[in-house]
Amino acid sequence: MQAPRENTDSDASPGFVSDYLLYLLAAASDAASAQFHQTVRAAGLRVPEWRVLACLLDEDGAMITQLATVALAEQSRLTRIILQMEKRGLVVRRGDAADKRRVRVHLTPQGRALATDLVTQAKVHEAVLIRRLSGGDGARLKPALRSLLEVLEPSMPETAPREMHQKTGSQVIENMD
Amino acid sequence: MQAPRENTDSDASPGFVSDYLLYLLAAASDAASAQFHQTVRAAGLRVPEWRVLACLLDEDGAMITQLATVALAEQSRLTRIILQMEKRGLVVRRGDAADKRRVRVHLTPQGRALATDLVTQAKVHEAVLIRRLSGGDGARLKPALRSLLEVLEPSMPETAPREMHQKTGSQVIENMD
DNA sequence: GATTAATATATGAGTTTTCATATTAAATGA
DNA sequence: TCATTTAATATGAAAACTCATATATTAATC
Repeated sequence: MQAPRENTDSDASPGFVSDYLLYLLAAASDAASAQFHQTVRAAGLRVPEWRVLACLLDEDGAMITQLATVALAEQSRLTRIILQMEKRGLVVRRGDAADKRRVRVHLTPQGRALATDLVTQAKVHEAVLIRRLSGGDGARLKPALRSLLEVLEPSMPETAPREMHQKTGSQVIENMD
Repeated sequence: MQAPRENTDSDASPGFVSDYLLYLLAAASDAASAQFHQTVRAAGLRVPEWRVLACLLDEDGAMITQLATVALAEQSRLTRIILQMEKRGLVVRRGDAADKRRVRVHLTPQGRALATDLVTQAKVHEAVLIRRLSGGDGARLKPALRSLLEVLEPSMPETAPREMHQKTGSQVIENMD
């Protein structure tokens, strides 16, 4: 509360938000996804449904919980989404013999065809997008994002962190409320 | 349909999704935001409400539509969110004298105090996060994201594209459905 | 091996969010 | 100026989403 600039209109001073990492991430994700998500919608799918299909193409028979993680959706939502997808004939749910709590989700031929088609389109879209980025940014972006995810993720047991007996790992980011 | 690898369990082949730019963006945004958004929740705010406050600190008296854009939320949602925030005493809505369709949103002292506090925390959180990124990734990320946004955004009339009379501008990204 | 804890999925219920459209006001243009 | 189009916000109703918790099953502990 110092300079009472009235800021009547057409100011657009840089400000905090437009340079805030979390905003840049969200805005970039939103804007980039909006493009391809139109294609997804046109195929009659909602975004998490598309993610599920892509996921299952990578790993058929995934469990609901895994799919929820990758599709960035909550478990109860995923449960309902999978039920809907089953009704539409895109996937089938099968109980896991070894662990009867689990539900394994498999692509139907129809689901696989749709998934394959969309993944192909996604790859093209991605290539075009990256090509349009000036200079090295296209090349830099993915590694930087992976680096960020590594720092943030609860470090999946894949490439397991052997020999780490003192509980130093997975310390919570300090400075948070 | 060639190698019928049964992929029974514990495979985790790299796959498409985990290297797909749009997934990396969404996952990184989600993971990074999750951290700070806990603080936001603890302050009794939902995410778009926090964005509105931050926004208004940058530009008090913004219109609903502007806020919707920056808060990455739809207009009708923003309308309702602003109404709720007004009830809570965080903002006030004032009609624009010049254009009576517009609603100008202003911070109350209470809203400003909360916004200021959260922005301070956000800056700290951001700094910590960037510092934790290995090597140059911390420095590379923001420019790369800005570059991406530039490519994607409908190029705001700021730094306006004068002399563009043939309708070549704003061509849609090709290769999309 | 009975008891307790943890995991995986499902579901009821309330809240949010979206979609289409209404409403009001300004801009355009004939 | 009057009609037409565009812009800004609001709103009803349907769909989607979240939260807490139920249920079923496996793992752990004693």
